[in-house]
Amino acid sequence: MNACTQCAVRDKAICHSLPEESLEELNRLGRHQIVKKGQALVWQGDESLLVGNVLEGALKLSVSSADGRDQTLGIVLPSDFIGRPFGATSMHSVIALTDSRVCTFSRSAFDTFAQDHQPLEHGLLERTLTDLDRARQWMMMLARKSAGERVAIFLLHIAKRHSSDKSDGPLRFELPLSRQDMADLLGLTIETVSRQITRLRDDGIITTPSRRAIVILDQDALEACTGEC
Amino acid sequence: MNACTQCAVRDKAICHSLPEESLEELNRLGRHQIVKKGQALVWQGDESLLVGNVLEGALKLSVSSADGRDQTLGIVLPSDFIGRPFGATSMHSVIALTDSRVCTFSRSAFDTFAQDHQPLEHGLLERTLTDLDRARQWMMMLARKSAGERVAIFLLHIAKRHSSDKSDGPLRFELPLSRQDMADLLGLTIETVSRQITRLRDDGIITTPSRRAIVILDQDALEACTGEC
DNA sequence: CGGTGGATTGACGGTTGTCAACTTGCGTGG
DNA sequence: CCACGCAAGTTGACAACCGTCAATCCACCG
Repeated sequence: MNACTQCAVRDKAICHSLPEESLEELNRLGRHQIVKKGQALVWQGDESLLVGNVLEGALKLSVSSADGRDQTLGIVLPSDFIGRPFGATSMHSVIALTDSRVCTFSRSAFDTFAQDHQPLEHGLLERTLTDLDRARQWMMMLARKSAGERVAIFLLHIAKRHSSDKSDGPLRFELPLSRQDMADLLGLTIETVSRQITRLRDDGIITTPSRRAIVILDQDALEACTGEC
Repeated sequence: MNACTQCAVRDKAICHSLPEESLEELNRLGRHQIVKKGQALVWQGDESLLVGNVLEGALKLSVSSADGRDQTLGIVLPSDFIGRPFGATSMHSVIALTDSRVCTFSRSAFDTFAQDHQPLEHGLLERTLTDLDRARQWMMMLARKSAGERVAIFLLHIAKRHSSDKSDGPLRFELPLSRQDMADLLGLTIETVSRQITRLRDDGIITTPSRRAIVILDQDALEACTGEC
């Protein structure tokens, strides 16, 4: 197994604060795992059996309600933590948006280890606090933003992370999500998402060279579409 | 100052896991504080300066956006924890819905104390994890539920906590929130909230003996209005 | 008894969801 | 290499829901 010291997310995952010898111990508990696009790692409603770190790829936290509609509660990316420690059931599924690699632990083994290693627990606490802040910011968006604002916010959000950040040229990037994924995330329908993208294209704010690609021609105009958020 | 051993939320706040002698030490750091209805304890955007526990009353976490609309992100009640430890800025204000009593600590003193007392940090972690689950559940509601469903869910939610829980008789309780507060919480307008309550009354599912009072006549029917959630 | 603020009701319009048709892109197999 | 088929995305028509604005009602208080 790969040593934690070689880990792709060595400096950013919650393990980063552990001293070398504890890291080796944790390493023996972990297991690297591939999750193919569309596969679920955790199921909504199941007892929480595993936790872990994302090494590569992107996954969504999602719930599906009785009426058949899905809602994505958040997206997790490399160095993010997955799962619900300390013996609760998982309120949501974790599903791969793209082929992903994760480093997983059995929940019970992780719980025990965390209790014995305060730096890890502290790292998890800080991360959970920022996750909570982020979730609440997202709530604000779902509650109060129009469809146009949501799409603009989302595009800028992705642009910040995925663009090949050259100095000024127009930002270009590939969406890691399908229209359906975007709709589930933004609390809209695919038709509404599609219409908003068309509108941005017609207004000359973006272009869409291919299905999944976006070019931002006028970032200021796009930011104006977010409704000062 | 009141000793923590006499505290109203002794068994439920995050301090409950501390041994007696640590509790005394924490006690010396804390300060009991009254917050009048409408007063803010923490301001959105400010550096996080204080944290604490709710002893009595009800407060809301709220953000106001540039366009002047407020959104309530959650409600905190006795034994809940308030504030953002570990040196971040507060993303939201904390405002009293009713006259409240809180037990506050300076954030920096609390941070230091928590680092030295693992049981407290662990309690805070568990609470933050459940807060995160709750926030995500609320997101689902804001994203996908209709106005009627939101009001029904809210009423049942409050009923569970505030009713004088006699065996079967119709549930009766006082709302701790104004219509505006409810609208801010549910991501609606006061008019829409009002109309939904009128509809429930016309359908014989509830009665409203006074402005703030609600009687649930037909709990099954009300649950049917939530859209299986 | 009037005033004030919260709550209700009504009329109306805009935004978004729904349903359906259509187009586009892409991979597969002949 | 082309043709086909399928899934993803786009577009249009329409309706429902909810927000907006305005008028009114009601409880509470001086």
